[in-house]
Amino acid sequence: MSMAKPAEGPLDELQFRAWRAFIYAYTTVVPTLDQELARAQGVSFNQFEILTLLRIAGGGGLRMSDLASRVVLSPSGVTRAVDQLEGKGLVARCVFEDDKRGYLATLTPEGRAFLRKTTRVHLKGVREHFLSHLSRTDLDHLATALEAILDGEGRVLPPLSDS
Amino acid sequence: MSMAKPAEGPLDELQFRAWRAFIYAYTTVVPTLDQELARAQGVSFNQFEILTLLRIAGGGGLRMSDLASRVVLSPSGVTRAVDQLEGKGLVARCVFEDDKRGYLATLTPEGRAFLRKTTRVHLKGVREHFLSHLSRTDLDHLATALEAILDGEGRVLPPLSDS
DNA sequence: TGTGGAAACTTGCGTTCGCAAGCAATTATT
DNA sequence: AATAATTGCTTGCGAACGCAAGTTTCCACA
Repeated sequence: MSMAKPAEGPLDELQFRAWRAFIYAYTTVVPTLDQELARAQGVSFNQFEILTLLRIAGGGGLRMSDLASRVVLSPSGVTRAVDQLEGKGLVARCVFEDDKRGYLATLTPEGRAFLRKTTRVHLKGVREHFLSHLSRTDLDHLATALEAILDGEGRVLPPLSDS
Repeated sequence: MSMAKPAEGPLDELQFRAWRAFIYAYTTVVPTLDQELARAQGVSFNQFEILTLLRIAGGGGLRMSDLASRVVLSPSGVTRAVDQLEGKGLVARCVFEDDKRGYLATLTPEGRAFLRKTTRVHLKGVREHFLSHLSRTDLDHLATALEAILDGEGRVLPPLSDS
């Protein structure tokens, strides 16, 4: 019986193109959107993501640990981000009565209004810097391939919704 | 005559899937590789990228500004990264005689040896966390779509070579 | 019921990075 | 040729983040 060979040498051209495009596409697009968001609205990409997750979650809000598992951020990162959002009055943090170790973050009415306004400029950025370059077929291919990676790495994604 | 509509509302499901998978795939895969590299070899992803670019450039080395345009790093980021690599003895920095404002970074023999060794573990990581989840078709689709983004955003990439 | 261990979150610390300002060398202008 | 504007790089500063340690609360088990 023959073992599957571990593949030792350098990448072939197709592998290299895909890998490199993956790195460069992200680092080209995302920092741009991050800056747009920061300059125009005063929140970071991650803070915006947190607000969005809280809106999706509805009135009940979300625990810090839930946020940490959904956003790409360590627990301490979530703490700081929520601190700031709380400071801006966009989020409220209250003890989770069912487990007093935990905190429940919820959107304030101001946060809800802010998110409504900010989502418009963010989506504009996503369309301009990402979607506009891709055909429907590209989108389908992209989603398929990238989801295969996420699947393979065991990453669980938050439930579907508009971002 | 009708204008192309600017697309105002939320993303449709396909757009959302592709966008979200794009964000999460990167933030799942790349920090993992970065840590592997840092823990096992004591260099960051960006530092490794710089070493690789210098190897490709050959004996002549590369100017700081060339590095900055090829790596995803600000000029000051390049300065710090090269400082560290110089401190480890992997890179040498000398004034660029044709324009004494500039500096030329070159791989030292130690850097070349280090890179040879480190590339092996890095490629192993790329295969394990990225390539192994993708078929040849996926790779092709991925490269096509992501390169369309880079193209659309006007990003110029360094010449092709193995990672 | 009491105690050891785990979990949720926060805080201290070190690292990385970008922006803005500064310095030195080059190029343009007159 | 002298000076202004620009370019290449570095440094100061502040923001963001992860890890490890600490605190509070919960839970399993005796």
